[in-house]
Amino acid sequence: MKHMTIGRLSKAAGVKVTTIRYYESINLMGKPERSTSGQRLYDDADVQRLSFIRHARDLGFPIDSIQELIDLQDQPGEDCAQVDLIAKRQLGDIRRRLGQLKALESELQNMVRVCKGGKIRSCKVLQTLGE
Amino acid sequence: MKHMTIGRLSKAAGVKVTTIRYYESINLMGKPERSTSGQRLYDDADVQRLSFIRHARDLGFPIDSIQELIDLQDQPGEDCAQVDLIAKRQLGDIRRRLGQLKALESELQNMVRVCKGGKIRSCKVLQTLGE
DNA sequence: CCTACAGTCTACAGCCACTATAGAGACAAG
DNA sequence: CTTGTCTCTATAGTGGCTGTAGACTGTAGG
Repeated sequence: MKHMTIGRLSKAAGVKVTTIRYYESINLMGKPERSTSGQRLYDDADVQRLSFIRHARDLGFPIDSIQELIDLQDQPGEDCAQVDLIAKRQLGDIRRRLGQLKALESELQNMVRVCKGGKIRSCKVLQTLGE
Repeated sequence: MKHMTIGRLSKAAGVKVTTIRYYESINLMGKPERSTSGQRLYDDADVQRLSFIRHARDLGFPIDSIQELIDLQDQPGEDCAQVDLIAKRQLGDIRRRLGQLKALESELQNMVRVCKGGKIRSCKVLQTLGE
């Protein structure tokens, strides 16, 4: 039943071919079956799994966390507290980065706003950076 | 007059010793004088330059842009439009990342909020990621 | 059947901005 | 003189891919 080449999987899940092979090399995706000529063959379950990975990556989850989530998925009877923890950790991480970026934005905005043109000698942007 | 060891420069500018050597290796910092025993020697101008770099890095400027800014600094008679452009490019970059992060934050927040505990089988977080 | 051309294969180097490690030599304080 | 901290070079590793080279495979059109 495995009929999908890596290129089709790539399109189905929205992940580049090279990235899929990379995921295989770090054991995030399992080793697929091969055709007689050695080409990788996938099925719909692989599309599912890869889409899961892509969505998590889009949300900024590091590969390690995604691996944890996948491992947890294989134990459907366990409590989901661990999943919750990983997601909250990620949310905290994103909020920390948001805070940093906002601070950067306002400082940069100030710098740029003060600039009224002129010569580099009297450039406010460069002066601010040099402080 | 050059008397400062790399460790002192490091403290003065708030940049790690190894990072200073890295900056030298990519020509962001020039090659310093050396003592007879081969230790690097710096002066106050180096503290200035390194502080400039650090501040720009803290604001997220990539090394390439910092190099451009430093090159521009050495032409005090030129117009500062180019400086302005680099800063605005950086501001645009930060705003783009801010937008992305905000979107991630709200999606993650939704995911986490929906989770009411329970078993992994029915975990909303994992279900959302799998979509 | 032949030819193009797109897709796939492996293996390895490169990206950014550092960080870590190893092993050796230098210098200041007690 | 010893101890401990600094400094030196060179190299490899980090995360998450991306790019390259060179060879093979599969498919569509003529």
